[in-house]
Amino acid sequence: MGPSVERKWQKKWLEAGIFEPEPDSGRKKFFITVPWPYTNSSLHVGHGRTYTTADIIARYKRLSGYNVLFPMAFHQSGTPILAFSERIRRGDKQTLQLYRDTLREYEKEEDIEKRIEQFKEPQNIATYFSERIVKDFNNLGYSIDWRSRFTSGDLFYQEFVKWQFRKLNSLGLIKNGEYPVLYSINDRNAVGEDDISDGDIDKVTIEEFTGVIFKGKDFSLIAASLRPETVYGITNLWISPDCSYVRFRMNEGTYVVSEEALEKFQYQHQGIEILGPVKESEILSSVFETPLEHRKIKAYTSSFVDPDNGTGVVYSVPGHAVWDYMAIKDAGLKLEPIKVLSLTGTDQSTVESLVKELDIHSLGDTDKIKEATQRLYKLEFYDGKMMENNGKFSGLGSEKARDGIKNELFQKEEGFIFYETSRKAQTRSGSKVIVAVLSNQWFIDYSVDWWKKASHEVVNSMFFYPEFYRNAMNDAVDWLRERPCARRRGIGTKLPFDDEWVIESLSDSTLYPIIYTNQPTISEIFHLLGKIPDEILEYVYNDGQEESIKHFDSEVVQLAKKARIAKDYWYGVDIRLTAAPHISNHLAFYIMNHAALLPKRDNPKGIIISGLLLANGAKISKSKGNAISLLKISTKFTADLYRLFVAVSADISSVLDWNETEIAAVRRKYESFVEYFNNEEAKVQSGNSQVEDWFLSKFNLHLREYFTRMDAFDIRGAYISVFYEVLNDLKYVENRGGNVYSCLGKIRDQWLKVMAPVIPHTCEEIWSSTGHTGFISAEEFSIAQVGRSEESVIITENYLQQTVTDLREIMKATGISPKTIDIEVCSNEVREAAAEMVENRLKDLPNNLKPLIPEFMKIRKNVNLEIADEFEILTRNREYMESLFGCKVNVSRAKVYPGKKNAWPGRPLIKLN
RNA sequence: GCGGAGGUUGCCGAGCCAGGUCAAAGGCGACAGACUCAAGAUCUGUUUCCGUAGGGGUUCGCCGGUUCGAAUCCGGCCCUCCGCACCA
Repeated sequence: MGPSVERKWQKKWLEAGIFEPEPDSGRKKFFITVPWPYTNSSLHVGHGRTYTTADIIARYKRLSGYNVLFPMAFHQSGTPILAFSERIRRGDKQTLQLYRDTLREYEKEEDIEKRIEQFKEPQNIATYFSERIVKDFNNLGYSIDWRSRFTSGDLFYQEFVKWQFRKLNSLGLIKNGEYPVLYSINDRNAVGEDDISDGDIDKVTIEEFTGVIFKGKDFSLIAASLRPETVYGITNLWISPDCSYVRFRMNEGTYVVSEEALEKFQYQHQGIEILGPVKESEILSSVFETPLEHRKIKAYTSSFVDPDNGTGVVYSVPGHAVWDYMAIKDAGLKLEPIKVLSLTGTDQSTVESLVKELDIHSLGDTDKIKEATQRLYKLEFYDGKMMENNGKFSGLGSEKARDGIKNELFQKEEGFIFYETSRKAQTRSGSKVIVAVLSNQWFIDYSVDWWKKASHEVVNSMFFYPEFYRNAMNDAVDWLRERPCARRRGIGTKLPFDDEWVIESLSDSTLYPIIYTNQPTISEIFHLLGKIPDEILEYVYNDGQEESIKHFDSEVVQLAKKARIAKDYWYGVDIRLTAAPHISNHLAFYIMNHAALLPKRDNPKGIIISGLLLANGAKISKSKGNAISLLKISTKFTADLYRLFVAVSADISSVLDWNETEIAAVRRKYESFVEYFNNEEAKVQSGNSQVEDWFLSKFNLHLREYFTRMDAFDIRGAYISVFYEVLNDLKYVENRGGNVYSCLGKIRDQWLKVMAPVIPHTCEEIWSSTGHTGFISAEEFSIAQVGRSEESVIITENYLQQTVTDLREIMKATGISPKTIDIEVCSNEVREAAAEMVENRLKDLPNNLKPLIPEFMKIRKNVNLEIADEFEILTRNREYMESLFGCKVNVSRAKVYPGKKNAWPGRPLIKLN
């Protein structure tokens, strides 16, 4: 069935409002959410998987009799939309191209430039794409209640977020302090991944170096190191031969670093006074003291020193650093390496052994030296132990020693933190990116003990699918530390206690599902009052006392009561469904904010983590051009086919590959399903009541399996049972000469009902064309209503099939094409004897039947005493077998006395002639 | 390195938690047959090896162990993927 049929039903659903539930204390509720999409663009097949899965669950729960709330809203907080808009204003070619391509799907060619023009205003991007997403979602048949739709930028919502932050603050969970960020010098602004050239492909992170001070007579040198635990092994210093070094004052001291480093220093430290250039010879002729030990060392030049990395000064530990070791060799210096770390593991690699192993000859072998450095760094960090020459740090593991030495250096003012980017980076507009330390940064302090404890309790009380994510969730809660929660720019809510700051986009999106329960009412209050006072928010969302809102207008009080009732009925969220990358951020914040701020009863109840969706085996990304939009999905493939594919092709938890062959296979099955109903009126002359009974019994088994699996969120398993297996059974009925349409007639309504959560449009169409008036999407059906399965009927049919399989196997093994087949079913005597032997009463057997024992031992696993009348079954199906093998089949009862080879219960004796 | 997931028969992918009924579901692909002028679709069968009688051998990353019995439980090893963050 095509898109036009789907549109028809979507329209009818919307008009009838069947997905717009009201609180009803007489009915059990089910509340499912998926994180709101970010509205900088349209969504693609990959995004669709989670929303589709959620919709299937929502529809299933409705079928099972729940009052289901499945809402949706839109996210627009943060910087990306601003950044895109800004790039459009600037005429950035790549961005324009991206948006033109996206718009081409939705707009007429002549309207595209008009739209792009509007996108210079960020809000227009958000509004435009939320509209598209609503349409795309409707086109996929999602049973979303749109009445509670809102965005993270809405003013009424900002009132809620401010309330949330005031509460966090009053609990002492908001902190203020310094924080390093990636920063563009030219733009004088913090930069995000989107702003950095290739930032999405090659991530730039902030690395924390330890700046180590080497005191000299006229000035001190500062070297930056990632491995301060090696200071006891320092033999000398390195500077770059072609670099300008600069002298400056900071905190009473006089220091020298490279010109580039000084620029970075100025963004990380206050009160720097530049004194002027220093000659290389001045540095080389000076003597410096190592920190802690105060040994005298000298500085030398070496080509490997990069003025723009760290401070442009490197301290040299040839005993543990390959660069230093090679540099000393290259320079022909007579400096003996000092070993300060030994290894505890089996791998006993050293600088020397690695140089040999990787065949490193000079400083020119950069790649090899990098590899060796990498290996040694990891090895010594995790396996290293400080040797006896490390003062009070002797004997410590290197991780502990690093922290200890770092602190010691800081205390003695021989060191400080110096931030550096993990790689050299520039913004898309080409200006240099460095690390700057911002003061007055706001944090949410997720490290507080009571908070972590409360959060673990929530996690452990929740439902997880797959279950192993519970651990990941607990880990994520443990990992969380202080998180910057506000930025200088971006769309969103201003911090209530410091309006210079905008609440960052993940931090403003933790409690919002609660808004879904009563959005229209709460925003009405906002419109009446122009704000939402805390008393009302407390009353509605946090079990506040009615007393505290009595002073408001009765209209407001009535609304607040209504909002409260809705929230009490619907909240907490029964299932939140999303992809794995959300665990360590959004989901953790979501759980923790609930744990801290809302009553226990309203805590999240369950999380389902959906796997990735690939397109033809590859990760989907817009830049790769393999992102198929949801619009295209609904027009080119149809919603039902996509939904069926999502349901049936992979378990929720595993990777799903959207590829042509698989789609074609699912499509064929889907078409044969529809085909059956199209031909329902067709007549088949002969009926075969045995297969039909069998079919009905099997169908009921499939239904039971369906409900059991769906209740456990095994959507795939459930639909394999009720879709693939029922289709196969129908085919089987056909081959066995049964009347498919009589079978179909008996199961039709039930079959459609269980299929409707996945292919709702198709089912509605068939449902209405077969004389039903209401919507199938509003029908209920449960396991209690499933009919009986006659076990004996199924056993009979299995017996027949086993006999056929045996016949085939014999033919295959012997290569005989028989003219006639004789089948002998077992005699009553043998049957009784077999029953004895199955019970292990061999001795009680009459003597004349004892010769059966050896044969029984051999074939006992094939003996089946459950089959009623084998002779009757085989006789009844003689024609079937004859048509199957194209020869005459004789069925007879075996003689009384055992022969050389005997017929057994469930295993007739077969002879090919 | 730490944490998590996993390695199943040509491919994808169930089974493993609750050991036997597992040569191991389902799909894809391949092969053969039916239908067809033909192709496609559809249907039937085969798809680890051996086998002139429904049987047997060898398989579920590798090596051991527990058990009457292990794809399933335990220990060790090898390998792959994901996360290790402040980014939506």
